Amino acid sequence: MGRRSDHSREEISRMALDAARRLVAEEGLKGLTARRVATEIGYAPGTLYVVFRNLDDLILHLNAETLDQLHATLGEVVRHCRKPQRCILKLAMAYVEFAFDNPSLWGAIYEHRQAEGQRAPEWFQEKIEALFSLVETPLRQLDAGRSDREVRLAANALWSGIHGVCILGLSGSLEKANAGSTAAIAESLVSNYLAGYMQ
Amino acid sequence: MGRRSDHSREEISRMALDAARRLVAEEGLKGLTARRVATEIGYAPGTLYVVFRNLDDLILHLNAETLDQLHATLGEVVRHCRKPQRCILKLAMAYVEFAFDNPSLWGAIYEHRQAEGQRAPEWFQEKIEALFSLVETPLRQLDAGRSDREVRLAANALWSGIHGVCILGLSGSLEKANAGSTAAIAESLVSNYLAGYMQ
DNA sequence: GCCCATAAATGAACATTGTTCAATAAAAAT
DNA sequence: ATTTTTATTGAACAATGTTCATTTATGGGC
Repeated sequence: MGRRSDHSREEISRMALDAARRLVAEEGLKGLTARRVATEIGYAPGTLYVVFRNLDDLILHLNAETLDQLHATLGEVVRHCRKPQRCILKLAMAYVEFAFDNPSLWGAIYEHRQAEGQRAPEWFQEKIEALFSLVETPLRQLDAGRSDREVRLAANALWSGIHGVCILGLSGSLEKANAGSTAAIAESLVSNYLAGYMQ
Repeated sequence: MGRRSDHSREEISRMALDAARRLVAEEGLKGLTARRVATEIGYAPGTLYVVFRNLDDLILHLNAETLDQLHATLGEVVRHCRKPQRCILKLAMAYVEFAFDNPSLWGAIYEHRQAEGQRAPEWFQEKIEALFSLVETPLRQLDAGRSDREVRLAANALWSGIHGVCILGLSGSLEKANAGSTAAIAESLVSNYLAGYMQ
């Protein structure tokens, strides 16, 4: 059959991404297949390839939305705090919370990035950059005497560190009980690092 | 055809793991397929399933060998240093170096772990525990007054942190140039954390 | 109202994948 | 020699991503 329902490309894209998010959230990246997404939105598999270049492209856009959501969440956190040190700690906590609340969606971001050897497109990298700079701002306030280079280095160290804490915390077990100890580890990392940084 | 060559199960297992390691090292986890491994060792696909439960099981054993190799490498590092602080820093550097020298094999360890929802078997977890305790020893020497709980927390924070630094360093780009800045980030993380920890 | 050109959606087809298991061939035992 | 045992096979199955000739509905011109 040919033309049947009248959804624009944007609408189909949106429906597909919503279905994909549900599938990944419930069953992980492994649960995401072209045929399942197509069935969920009431279209044939081939239709997906009109909107997305391929499955990797669909996942990329799904991850982009997750990054946007994460950025919005973390952005809200830094707006509600004064002291830079407290800000950074809250950022770390919020990041851990987000990862534990959306383990599969959060995991899909880096699971997929390393899956294909190539680098992600520019606009995707920028979304990650935007997250990074959320830490740079309070870091700069913390000690105005530091060079941009030093601030970027510190932001990178902190962000990478928290990222790693989440990864190992989540891979350890999927029980909620682990979230608490993971938060404790994250706090240890941030507060000790900052203590050393300011000393 | 039936019985043909006379390799024991152990020999076939060894050949398969060697072939798998080569494939993963050269093309990443995506390059590893049952048929390719079978072809490489001159057996039919079905034979692999006599030795391993399935492909995941084969990858698990491959990762176990990588962990052993990593443990041997890091173990050598801690034997050649006196001051605990220097020890930990060297451990971190050696970890970064290993990750950058064997990006695909190192990546396969956690890429695979999160791929299947379930937890890895006991004997596998123990290999990871063994790596952890490499950091705990010098940490304990650093400040004998700390409780076991505190030491474990610090070891966890440091290890997770370095792990995260490697992940983001490698995902950033596969150029060797990145190894240098990644090492700098790792050093920043460790030295500042330890400074805060001792203060 | 009819017809045609255009665009949209299809779904059968292809190459690969992991995995299984009856069939088979060689070695070991009798 | 003959039988039994066992290791290995490779055809078969279901499911995957992806493509593209075919089909169908729509919108415009008469």
